[in-house]
Amino acid sequence: MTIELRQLRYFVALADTLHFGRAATQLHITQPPLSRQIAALEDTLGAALFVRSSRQVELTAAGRHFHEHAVRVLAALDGAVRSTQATARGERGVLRVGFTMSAAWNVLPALIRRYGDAFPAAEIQLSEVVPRELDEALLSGRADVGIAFPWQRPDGLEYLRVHAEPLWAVLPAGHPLAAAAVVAVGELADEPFITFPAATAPALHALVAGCCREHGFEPRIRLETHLQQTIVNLVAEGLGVSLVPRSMSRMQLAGAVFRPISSPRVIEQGVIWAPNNANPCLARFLDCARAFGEAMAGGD
Amino acid sequence: MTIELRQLRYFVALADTLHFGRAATQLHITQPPLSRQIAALEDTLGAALFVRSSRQVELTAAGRHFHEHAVRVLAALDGAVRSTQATARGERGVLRVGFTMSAAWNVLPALIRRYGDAFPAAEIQLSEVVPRELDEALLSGRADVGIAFPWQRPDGLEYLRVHAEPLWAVLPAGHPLAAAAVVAVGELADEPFITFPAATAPALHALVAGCCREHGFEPRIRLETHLQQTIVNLVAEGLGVSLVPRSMSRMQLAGAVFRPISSPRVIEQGVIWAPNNANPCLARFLDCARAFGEAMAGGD
DNA sequence: GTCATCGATACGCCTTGAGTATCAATTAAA
DNA sequence: TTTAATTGATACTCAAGGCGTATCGATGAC
Repeated sequence: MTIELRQLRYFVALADTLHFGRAATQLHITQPPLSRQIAALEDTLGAALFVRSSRQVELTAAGRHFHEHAVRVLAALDGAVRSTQATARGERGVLRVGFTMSAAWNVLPALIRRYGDAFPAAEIQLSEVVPRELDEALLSGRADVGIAFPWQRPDGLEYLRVHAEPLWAVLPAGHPLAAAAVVAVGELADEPFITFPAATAPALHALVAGCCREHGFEPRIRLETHLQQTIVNLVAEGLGVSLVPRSMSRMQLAGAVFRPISSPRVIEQGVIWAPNNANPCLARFLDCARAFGEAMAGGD
Repeated sequence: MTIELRQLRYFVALADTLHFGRAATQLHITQPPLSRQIAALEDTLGAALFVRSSRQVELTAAGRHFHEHAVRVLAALDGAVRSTQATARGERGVLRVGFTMSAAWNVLPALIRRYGDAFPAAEIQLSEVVPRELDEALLSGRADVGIAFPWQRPDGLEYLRVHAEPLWAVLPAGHPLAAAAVVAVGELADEPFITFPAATAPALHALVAGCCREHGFEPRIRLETHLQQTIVNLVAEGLGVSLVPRSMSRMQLAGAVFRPISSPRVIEQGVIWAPNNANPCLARFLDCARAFGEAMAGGD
């Protein structure tokens, strides 16, 4: 004979009420099956749990001891069921986020905060990767979702735009072109450029380079860094000019001036994932990403 | 639908093997009922626990999570069963021992040590009581067993002799009677006595007084103390004489001399308990007490 | 002494779990 | 490409076991 949960539930009800009739009512059964299950439990344990007289029921020492543990076992199982359901819904678990520093600087903190607030029981594992590694990490399952620019992405990966904004020119404050309301890209042909490295930010690098080529020149690159804040700092020091996402103008750095450009270019950031990834947390994160994207689009 | 332990056991077996056929064999059932029970479990949880293809079975995130907890729940229940059985056998639990200091000085430490060694999982609660309170404590269930002299005990209490030894006289080393191999009790008539208080050691007090009266005198009591070691100390200081259990002679106190007496009196100590006490630890303690009593009788 | 309460027992019904046979899907081998 | 083997799911049947009704026996209360 083996113990069943029914017997534990019946036992706990009886131990709580110490009355077969009332315990049975509480369990939505009649008294005889309760008597039988308790007897079967005692038989399985090989120990008396109750002392019954036809006038009162009380626990034995073994019964008191078993009661403590039975309550804990039932509570543990209940907790396991709840947390498993939460895991299945993606409300808890582990989400591995891969990001490229150049792409994630703007979106990552806000999106992670939103997700973390919505699902505090989910564990987020962030890891910085270079763009070409991101695809492989997502396809192999080493990462669940990436935050990146929409670079040439291989089959088997989905992309969702979360944020988009125009490129603006950033110039030293004393620069002649800073006087104009709009910067004509062609006039930057002779300026030294401070850009993103092609290796770690191919999309942004290609966008800037493409914009220049369209105006008939190849940008003369003096410095490269994948930290956008550093680019602005270097421009403010008078070391060159650059094209950066407009939102960088929030930096309000003395010595750097932001201006829209004559031929608008939009740079976007989004999330990338493998649709066959079964991690339930991914679905919840994508919900957040969609809502975040809509909020950004609406608020822009 | 409610979860049953059968489903947990089946689930753990399947999660361990990741193969319906082998898990079923291991569970001593066939494969179809295993499939059905797992499906029922998933249905109850409202979450998929396995991803099945006809070629391989693997756990989902929720399945891995549930597996951890299911293993713990089953282990907890197993532990609860074992410890409950141990409790029923009296191998663990709480045993409340009441003792009178005058009676327990000799038997208590050895008996408690023997019991504690035999049942290390049992908790022993010692409390000193005066003799008249011991009976009441045992009858009311406030104590499980007492260690005492066999005083007039009320109905409803059982007594088992554990130790018995003769009373010997203890005299100051320079006392004239100390020269004799055996002390005639009648010659102590004029000596000041150091005795046990009648209130806290009625049996011992009555035994000494009765012995004196049989020899035609009432002992002249100079000092009373219920600590037998103190009695010997006071005798060694020359403050009087006393009749004490022979084993006190082990004290080897300079200035005190022990001698057998002309009319031997036996003082015994034993354990007292209420036979309707259902504490399983009591039965094990009484086993120890019996064995201890036989060992003492045999070694004496 | 009678009646009420309460847990145990007897008996019948029916739910449900297990076994057999088989299907459907996938993969390996010919 | 076809065939065979493996594996989990499903259909059907049987039987064990859980539950409900009726009743018993013991214990207290009035």
